[in-house]
Amino acid sequence: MSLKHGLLGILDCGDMTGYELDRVFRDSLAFFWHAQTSQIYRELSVMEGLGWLSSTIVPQADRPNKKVYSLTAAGREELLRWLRTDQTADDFNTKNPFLMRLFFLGILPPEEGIRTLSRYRELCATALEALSSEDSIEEYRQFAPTPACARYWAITADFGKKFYEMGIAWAEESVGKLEELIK
Amino acid sequence: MSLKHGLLGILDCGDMTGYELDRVFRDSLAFFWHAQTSQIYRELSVMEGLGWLSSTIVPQADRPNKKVYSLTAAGREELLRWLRTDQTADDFNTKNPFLMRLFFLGILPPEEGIRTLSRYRELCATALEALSSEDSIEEYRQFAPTPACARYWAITADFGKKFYEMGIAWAEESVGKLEELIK
DNA sequence: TGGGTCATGTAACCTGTTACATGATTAG
DNA sequence: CTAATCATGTAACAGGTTACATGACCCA
Repeated sequence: MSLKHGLLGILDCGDMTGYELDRVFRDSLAFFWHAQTSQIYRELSVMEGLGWLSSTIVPQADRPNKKVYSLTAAGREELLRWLRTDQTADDFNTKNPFLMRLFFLGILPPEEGIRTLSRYRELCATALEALSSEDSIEEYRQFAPTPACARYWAITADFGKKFYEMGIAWAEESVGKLEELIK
Repeated sequence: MSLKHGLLGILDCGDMTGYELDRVFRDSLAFFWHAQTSQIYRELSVMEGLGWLSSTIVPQADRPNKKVYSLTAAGREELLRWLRTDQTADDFNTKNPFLMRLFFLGILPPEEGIRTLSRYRELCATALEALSSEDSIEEYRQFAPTPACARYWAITADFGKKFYEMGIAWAEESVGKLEELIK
């Protein structure tokens, strides 16, 4: 149920089109939630059917018309209900395809493991740079409906940074271990 | 496609029943992959249909009969194919429901944020202990088909430990930041 | 003239979750 | 006596992915 609630949360910062919501996910939430464009549009129409959102079509010259969504009272209530619900069980419901593959990589020759971990290191480094030099969450501070919201955005981004730093250190250390075995 | 391949990977260590595969997921892979019992049974029969697995029913006195699955040649080929495939895109396809909720928690009073982060800290501490004092991956070393496999298991577990340690440090720091705002 | 951005979607499919059903044995 | 473990599943649903479709405008 998380994408729907993520969309509610963003719409609480102001009315938006599906296209703009998609950009928010790509630009600033991607490090903890990858959403497909098609899914965003689908969820939005489901949510409108549930009465959580209302929409207005805004005609534009030069560009395709926009369908702007707004939170309804029921939508805001649902957002608050979700935020207040204990989600302990869901919070640790992880699925990490990278670790799943790595777990079995001993079946292949050690060079494969070194390659996989080195590439992971690179990906972490790139992601860390993107999160730090941003474009991303810090710049969105201006859109925060309250200063408290911006504070949580920073805490979330901080998790991302620490996560990538940890990933880099772990990958380097692990590559080291595997290289020793080849010698 | 990861659960199917995870099951292939485990079955490469030896024949097993759905029930035993379920226990392996619960006991030692849970920190990177939570699988439902019902899904495991369903995927196993799909995989048998694909020709990746074969099964034998082993009658037991005193206990319900067992259905023991084995990798077929086609199944092992699929496992190798999957391991050799570049999965860069999938590796960073994250979905973190905890961060999704936290991101919007500024809407609620700060006490809620402190409670949420403190509980997260506790969950990390519990998970870290479980991973360290284990029961889990280290003890499974004996089941590794090759020593290389056990090495990757340890590298994966090390990721888990570092992840939880990072989570604890981050949660403590963040609670500190939020507490300052209340005073 | 070719690729990028703006803008919105549908259809089919795959993956994951929840709730339920059954029934024997064993340990506290 | 009651809860846990052993053991296997089905049905319905929710959530996520992939592939495709359309079409105008703008910049190099």
